[in-house]
Amino acid sequence: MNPQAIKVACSNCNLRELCMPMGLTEQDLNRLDDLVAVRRKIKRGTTLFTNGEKFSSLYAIRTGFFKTCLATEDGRDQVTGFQMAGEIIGLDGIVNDQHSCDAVALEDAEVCVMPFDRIEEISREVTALQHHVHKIMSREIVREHGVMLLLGSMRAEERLAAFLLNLVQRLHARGFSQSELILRMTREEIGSYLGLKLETVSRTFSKFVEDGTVEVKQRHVRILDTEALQRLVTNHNHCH
Amino acid sequence: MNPQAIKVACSNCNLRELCMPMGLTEQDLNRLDDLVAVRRKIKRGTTLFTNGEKFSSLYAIRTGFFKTCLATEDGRDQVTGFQMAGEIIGLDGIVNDQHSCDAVALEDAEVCVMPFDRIEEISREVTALQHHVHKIMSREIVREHGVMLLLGSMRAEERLAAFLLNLVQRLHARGFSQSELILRMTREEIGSYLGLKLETVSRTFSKFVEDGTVEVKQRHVRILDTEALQRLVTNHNHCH
DNA sequence: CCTGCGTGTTGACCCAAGTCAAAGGGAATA
DNA sequence: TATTCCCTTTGACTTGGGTCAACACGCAGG
Repeated sequence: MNPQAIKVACSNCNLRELCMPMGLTEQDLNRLDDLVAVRRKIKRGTTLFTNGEKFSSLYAIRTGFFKTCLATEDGRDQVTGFQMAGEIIGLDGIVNDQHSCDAVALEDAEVCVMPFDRIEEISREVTALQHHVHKIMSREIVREHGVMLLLGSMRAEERLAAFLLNLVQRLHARGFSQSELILRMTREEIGSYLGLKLETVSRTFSKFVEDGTVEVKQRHVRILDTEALQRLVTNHNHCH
Repeated sequence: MNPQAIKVACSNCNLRELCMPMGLTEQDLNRLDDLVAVRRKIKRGTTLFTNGEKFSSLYAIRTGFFKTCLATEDGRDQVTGFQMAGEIIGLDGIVNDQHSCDAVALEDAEVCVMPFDRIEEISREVTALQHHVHKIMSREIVREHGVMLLLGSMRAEERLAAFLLNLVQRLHARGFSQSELILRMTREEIGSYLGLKLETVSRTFSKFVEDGTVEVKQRHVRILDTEALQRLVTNHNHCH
């Protein structure tokens, strides 16, 4: 397959506003088109990169859905995040020049491969890109702070509520419904991300259904009462 | 107070190898001396920056010890990290141009103030600095992955063991003992970081003492059996 | 010196979530 | 259409850590 054949300019990508800096000159935009070396398709269930693999590029997700996870020596793994179109993946690899987690496609996906040395090169010239890269990394740090708060201080219901709200919010920003979503991951993967066992995730879903907060049919979820979920997340002073 | 009076060159700072890139030319080193605008002293118990405050600089810790924490609306807070000399603090502020957590000095401290626009400016010229900044941010992301693993899948003993090992390892890299350390934080702050209540932290310390793994006298801790702690952390397949 | 307060320890009890086990449901393949 | 495999749900029981409460320690201030 000829890489050029599937190479498409960032400057007219419909995800531009999600993964590129805003307000660029024509000239800078052209410069940025050199960022993406090539696109790559990832089949569901396969990895984009794995722990220990040499780091060379960041990836912008064009379509599809990923999880990143840390495999522990005893076989289990911790899901560290779920990523969707427009998000950047691979930042963990920069420190040690090798990836420190696995990125697994949860559905067939396509990513834009952005060689990191090229990112560094261009961002020396295009200030907006430089700043954008810094923001993306900082955003990831802040996101993880939020996950730490969730894992460190929330109860099961609060965690699942926060998880669902976060997912719909991100999907909504991509033009999808504010209240309906299809989970691309299993209960076990949700549990791993939230620090819960899959049975607890399942039970908590059932509780939400009982309460009339959500409708669940397998992986299809419809949120009936967003405020109820928000109340769970914010009022984690659960009585006293 | 005249800022110049306390301004000292990075190029002959004894923490250089901790917070600066390595292998620079004489010329680049001079350039880097412009990074630090000024130093700032922080009294124990006061904040370097707080949630919501305008972001303008990163801080390199020269002396002292900090915690960063996320305050929740209901009064409690999640400690997201403990930072010591040579570490960089404030990365959370880049995304939204305002800090998203509090940085509190746990003992009298001094930091080098590095205006972020100046960092960006210089790193456009000095490639080594550019790369260094990226590595620092990536390192923070990877560190947080580790915390997520800890919070998501470890039991109390495993968490405390991992915490102690991480602390001595960092202290050792700074020339302190591999086996002795003084905790700068309360049991409650440790608990907040590890997702445990202070009573559980205290009990777990007591258990380690019973087992002969550590000696604890208030905040002074001596590790007697490093391997035992390591076994706890790695073998979290605790029997089956 | 005593007093008070922040910090730390310990005990008794309880509950949210984990564990183990069984069974149901969908979707893909033969 | 039947078979299989995975995912999911639900029930019964257990347990690690949370909660509440009492008390001990050490330091700072009067």
